[in-house]
Amino acid sequence: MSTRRATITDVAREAGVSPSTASVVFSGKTPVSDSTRQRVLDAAQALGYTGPDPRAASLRRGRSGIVGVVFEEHLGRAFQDPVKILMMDGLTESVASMGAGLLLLQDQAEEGGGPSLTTAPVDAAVLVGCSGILRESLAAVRARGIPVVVIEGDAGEGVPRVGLDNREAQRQAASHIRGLGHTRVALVTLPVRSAWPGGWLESVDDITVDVTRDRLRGARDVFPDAPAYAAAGSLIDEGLAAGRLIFADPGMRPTAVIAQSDLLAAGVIRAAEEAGLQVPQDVSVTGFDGIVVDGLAPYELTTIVQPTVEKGRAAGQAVVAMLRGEVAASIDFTCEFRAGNTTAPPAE
Amino acid sequence: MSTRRATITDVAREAGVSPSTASVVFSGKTPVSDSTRQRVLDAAQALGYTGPDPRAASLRRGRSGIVGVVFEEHLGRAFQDPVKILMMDGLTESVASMGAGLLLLQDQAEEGGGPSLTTAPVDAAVLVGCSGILRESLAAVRARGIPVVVIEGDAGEGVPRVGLDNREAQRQAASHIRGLGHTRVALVTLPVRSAWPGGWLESVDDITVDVTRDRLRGARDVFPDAPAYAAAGSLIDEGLAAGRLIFADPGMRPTAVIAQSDLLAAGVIRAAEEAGLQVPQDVSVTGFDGIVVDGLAPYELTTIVQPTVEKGRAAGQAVVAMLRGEVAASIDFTCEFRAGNTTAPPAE
DNA sequence: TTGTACGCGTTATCAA
DNA sequence: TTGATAACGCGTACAA
Repeated sequence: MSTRRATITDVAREAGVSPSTASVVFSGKTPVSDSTRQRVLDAAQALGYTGPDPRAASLRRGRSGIVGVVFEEHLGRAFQDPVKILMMDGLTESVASMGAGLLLLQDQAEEGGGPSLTTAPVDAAVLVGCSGILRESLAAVRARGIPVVVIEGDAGEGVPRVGLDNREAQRQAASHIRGLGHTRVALVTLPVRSAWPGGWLESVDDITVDVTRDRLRGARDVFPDAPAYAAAGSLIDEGLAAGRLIFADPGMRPTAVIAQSDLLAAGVIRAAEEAGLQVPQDVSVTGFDGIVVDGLAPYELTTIVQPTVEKGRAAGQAVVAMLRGEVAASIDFTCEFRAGNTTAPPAE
Repeated sequence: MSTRRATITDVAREAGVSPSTASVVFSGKTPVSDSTRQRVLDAAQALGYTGPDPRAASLRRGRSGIVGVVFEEHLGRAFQDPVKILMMDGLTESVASMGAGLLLLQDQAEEGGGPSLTTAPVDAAVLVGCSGILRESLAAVRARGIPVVVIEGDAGEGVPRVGLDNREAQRQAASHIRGLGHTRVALVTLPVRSAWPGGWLESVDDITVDVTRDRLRGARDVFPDAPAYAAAGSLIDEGLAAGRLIFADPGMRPTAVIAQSDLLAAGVIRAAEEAGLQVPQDVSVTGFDGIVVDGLAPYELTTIVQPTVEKGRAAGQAVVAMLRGEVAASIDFTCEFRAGNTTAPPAE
């Protein structure tokens, strides 16, 4: 028994053909006579050869069929966010059409951790958000000519972005609230930076997360003085915690709460129920995302519907285009306001 | 301007050293004098060389630093399951310690889709469940000497498994229910096969999903005649739907419901509330998994706590061991019963 | 339809 | 501390 793995050369020799012929049998790029094919296949079988080595093939082709997806946060956290999941869904789909798969990467200091953008054999990369640390590796990757696309973030010059009209959309929801007659409004925002513990927001300048800042601005365009509680994450329980604080003082109660995500809104609704408030009679609540919140029935959130899946799909298509050598432009998606049964005029 | 990308050979020539020396500067495997290192680095800078090509490196090293994770279901579905997410968490962690990352793969027919186990440059593979289609590619991969581990499934001879004592654990929960005095019990199970639309379960023989079958058997060990509704997925809304059916006929109402997942249990609780039933006074509910169900407060589910993260971690460690050439044994984890406030003796 | 020849970019080994 | 050499395993012009 040889200790070495059989290669296509071995198979070719065994079958009595040239390596290139054997190669073609497996790739199917060129017609091969049935008899030759069979000989090659038999030889492969005999030698226990199970097809070309993907590593060698990818070196030769210059393509690995792998697209890296870089998250700023711990992967476990990222996957708790339905919006990111849906986005991944669209991304998976459009990237699969190219025959590629997704490699999970985390934007992190090395610390002996997993593969980085620079060491992984990726054909392209999709950044989900784009905070500080990444910048260096980003330069290296781009220098290598690897296409990069950013979703909801800014990676600087020449990196196509897939974005959202967060500010306008949130302004629209706020206008809806004002149109109903509300004046005492509280805001519940997404985290202002990674590892944010949650708390009342003092200054907009503290915010390093684009999405949070943009949506906050949209709300403040309409309600400049509305107090804002920044949650530690987009979770129902975080919204619940925020809601408890907001509804704690009966004298100060707002008549409407604008949340930056549907999950936060769901938590706020639950807090309102806890406090003996009826939604929407006593307090109106709006969300953001337009996802299906498992278990929220019978409420139908008044919210902003964003095209989550499409965002991922667009990023994938941009990547595919760039791999073809085309130039991909940034693309901005538009949200759509959807009235549900969680908003109403304030009680007199 | 040359249209070609600079290689390490170019850098070496520019720096006046041999390619191997230049290589060592980047890999750090061998000490290099400071002056030489600097010359190489300068040359790299001048040529716009940003480090070794991962594809070539992986061919040479025989390692890509990529571990494939294969799901039986659509990836979007898999990511909706908190148990899988947590498992991925543990897997990511242990695999990162080796400097590897995860490539998302789907157990599917080719259909021009993403990369398969056979075409992706993976060093190892982790199967999450193991149904039919995979088998063929599995053989090819194993023939190539790539380590494979299965979580909650059976991939046949010689493939180490990471499992759970599903049947015993579920039996324990059922015994708890019986110990409280319940006799009219309904079961809500996980899907019995992929693309299962949900419905009452006729025969245990219909079940192709190991987890579902094992847990069902555990419950039936105690309540042999309990009717079982098999949900379409592990979702709160699915539990809600099941609960509505179960509580529909006031005359037939069970006093306890044993659900195969916490999410299903959460839905059942909501259905009970809808039907005007108090939990646990009017109906007891048990779950399975021991995850934190976002928004379920103030309930604390009586449930079976399974070591989700550890399962993933163990799979990763098995993979790491196998890559070192060691033999990894199957490992079975044990669940732990946890009493919450959703079970109580039946009302008289 | 098949074979020849070569390069993809790196790194391990060993000798200097 | 540095350099020469030889793979790693494959795909693809191009010629036959």
